[in-house]
Amino acid sequence: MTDTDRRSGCPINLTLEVVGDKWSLLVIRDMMFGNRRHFRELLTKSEERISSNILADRLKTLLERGIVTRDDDPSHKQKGIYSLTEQGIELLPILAQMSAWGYKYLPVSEELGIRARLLSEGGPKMWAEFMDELRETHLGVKQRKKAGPSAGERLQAAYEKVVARKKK
Amino acid sequence: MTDTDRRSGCPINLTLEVVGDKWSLLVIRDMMFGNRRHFRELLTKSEERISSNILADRLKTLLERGIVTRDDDPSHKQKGIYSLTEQGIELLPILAQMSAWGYKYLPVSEELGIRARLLSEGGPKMWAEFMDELRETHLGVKQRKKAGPSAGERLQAAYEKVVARKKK
DNA sequence: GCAACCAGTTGTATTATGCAATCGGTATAA
DNA sequence: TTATACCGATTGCATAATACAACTGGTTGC
Repeated sequence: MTDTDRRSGCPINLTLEVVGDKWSLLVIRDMMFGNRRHFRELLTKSEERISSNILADRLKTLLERGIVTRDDDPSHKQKGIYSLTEQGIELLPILAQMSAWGYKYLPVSEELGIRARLLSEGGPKMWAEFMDELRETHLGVKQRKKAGPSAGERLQAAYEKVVARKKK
Repeated sequence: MTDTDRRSGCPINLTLEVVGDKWSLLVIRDMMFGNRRHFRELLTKSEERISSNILADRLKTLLERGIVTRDDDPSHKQKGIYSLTEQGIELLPILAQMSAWGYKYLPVSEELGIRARLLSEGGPKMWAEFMDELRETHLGVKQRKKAGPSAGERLQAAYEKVVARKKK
């Protein structure tokens, strides 16, 4: 984002200029909720079938804007590991609110809706817990271990339960 | 949105397909925080100078998707009054979170940042109060009158105070 | 009657996105 | 060693979204 294409100094507008395109927030969603960290994972394991050129471009832009970082994967010379930055992690409340709104008003599929429901019911407290978990996996910040399954684990377990039930 | 261009049943994706373009949320922002209700107001009184054809298209789309409604203005045969629906009003938490994130991480202008700060500090309680106020102005739902200035009035007063100070 | 205002529309240029094929390089297993 | 699958992209081309300026037909107030 240069000064020339900045439309205004409004915080909502500025946020939209960073993540307001059709794909950025979906890539971030997959990194957060699906723990996709490699190019190939983001490319093939998302519901929406993003094109490789779009994904490459979005990752580059998100890198430039400080939403994600990229490190070499020691296990494979070509692989890179993408991580969310603190700023990227703090996009979670936006995604959570979008998720809640979509769940309430749009034809959400059952298996993808369950996460939206849990996240909405959990509220800001659960979001904070999940963000702490993301700080651990993406930033390497050690957290105090809490009792029971983590927020991410609870979301994942609920999702898998619905998938298993629907399969029958 | 037809079935064919629906990318997935994910609530975040579905929400993005409704308001995930470059302009929709800015139009909704102006209706909420700037009380812009007519085409001409939305066209000329926004910071970002939307084009008239884009605005016309966005309003049409938002109408179709049930985010806004349009009524004739009794004071002028050509004027229409656009109002937010309940679904539109409930986009406020998304805007509030975007506002908070932008305020924290992007070069927000002082006069536009003050609203972001108040909205963020006010939290979900203030958002609920503001949404009630929007229900009154946009849906005609009578609310119990509370003591002191309303949430919208407080935001507006803070904004005007900064503008007045910067003018000197 | 006329200027200012009103909600859009039209035409055209530019930019973003979408899709399929492909690239040079890397790991893996026979 | 060679074949195969995988890896992160890149290229070329088609279509869709956005941007900008000019304009339309109608309304309002003086």
